[in-house]
Amino acid sequence: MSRREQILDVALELLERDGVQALTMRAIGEAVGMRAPSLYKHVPDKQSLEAGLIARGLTAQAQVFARAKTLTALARAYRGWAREHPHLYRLMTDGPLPRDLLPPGVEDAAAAPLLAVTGSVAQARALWGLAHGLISLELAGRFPPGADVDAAWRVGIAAFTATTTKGRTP
Amino acid sequence: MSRREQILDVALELLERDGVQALTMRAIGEAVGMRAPSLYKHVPDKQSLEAGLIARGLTAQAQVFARAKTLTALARAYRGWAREHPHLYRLMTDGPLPRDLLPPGVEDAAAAPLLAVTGSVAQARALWGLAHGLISLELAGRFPPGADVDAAWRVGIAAFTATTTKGRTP
DNA sequence: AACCCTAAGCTAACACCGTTAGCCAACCGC
DNA sequence: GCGGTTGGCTAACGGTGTTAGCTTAGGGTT
Repeated sequence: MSRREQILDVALELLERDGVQALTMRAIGEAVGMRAPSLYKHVPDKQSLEAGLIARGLTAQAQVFARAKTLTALARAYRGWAREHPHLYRLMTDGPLPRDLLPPGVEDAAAAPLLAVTGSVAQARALWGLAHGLISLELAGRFPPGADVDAAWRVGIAAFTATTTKGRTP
Repeated sequence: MSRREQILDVALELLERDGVQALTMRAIGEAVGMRAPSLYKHVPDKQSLEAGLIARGLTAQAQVFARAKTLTALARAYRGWAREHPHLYRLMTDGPLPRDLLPPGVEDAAAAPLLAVTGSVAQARALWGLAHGLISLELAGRFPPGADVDAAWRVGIAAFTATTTKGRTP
């Protein structure tokens, strides 16, 4: 295992455990057993390190989402993944995608299941917007305490299933 | 005009013009004509200053959204406001709402039009999720360049109008 | 075997961030 | 006139990402 991958490993662990504000070059260095400046012998800068984490998240998503064959199952999988990896999910979705730092195809791989489960690109994007919006508001603590988030998901998914499967049911 | 409001004024201008990474205590101080530490004579800390900006954003949203009488008009207004104030919108939606630092009622005021235009709280939250998700992905540059974001909005809104206005049309 | 070059660690330091401590001048009420 | 509050200042602290420059170990070539 290359040193870079080892650094990404401990950075991911650090991020998932303690959140994005704990993802510090010095903290990563300590966890990997070196001083912060030495990290720069293996990683050009922090942005590229974060891009590596984002790439891992996208491929992990692609694997999980591919198992969901229906719109409802995919929505459940999407929410579930985000709740299992809240800090990574936020790192992945806050800020623009560093596409030039990502291995090619990884973005499409994560998006493919959405396309498979809806009828068109526009429908896939709208569903993505719904799912991302709901989970993003949930993770950011924007809903009032005690809000019935499940009900919002049910309503949203119902609206989409009514539309996207119309006339396509076998 | 109190000094605090003046500080909020220039902070808001700074944020909307140069983005959140330019919203620095030193930069605010310079723009308002004093050194950064002197700001603390008028504002307890940066978090409260940001809460002031968020409160302004919420009341501005409440005023604009209240004019939208249909679901479609509200969605258009929501997207339009966010695109006119992208940095403020992101400041308002990234991170949890500092409810204890906000004037009471301002959160509800901004949310009320969503409730008025849908049938239930769950529908309002689902629609909010859709709108927030789409604009958030758009502002973060997550859609591929050249993506037809308008089409995604049309599809999403269509899904919701089909559901929420069912049986309620006059 | 002697040499050199590269890889990979280190410390010191820089510029910037939010924030605190402590000082000082101006102004206001008595 | 005088004391206290208000509102500015500088200096500084601990934190961030990052760079410069040094050192040491290891491997390859002659």
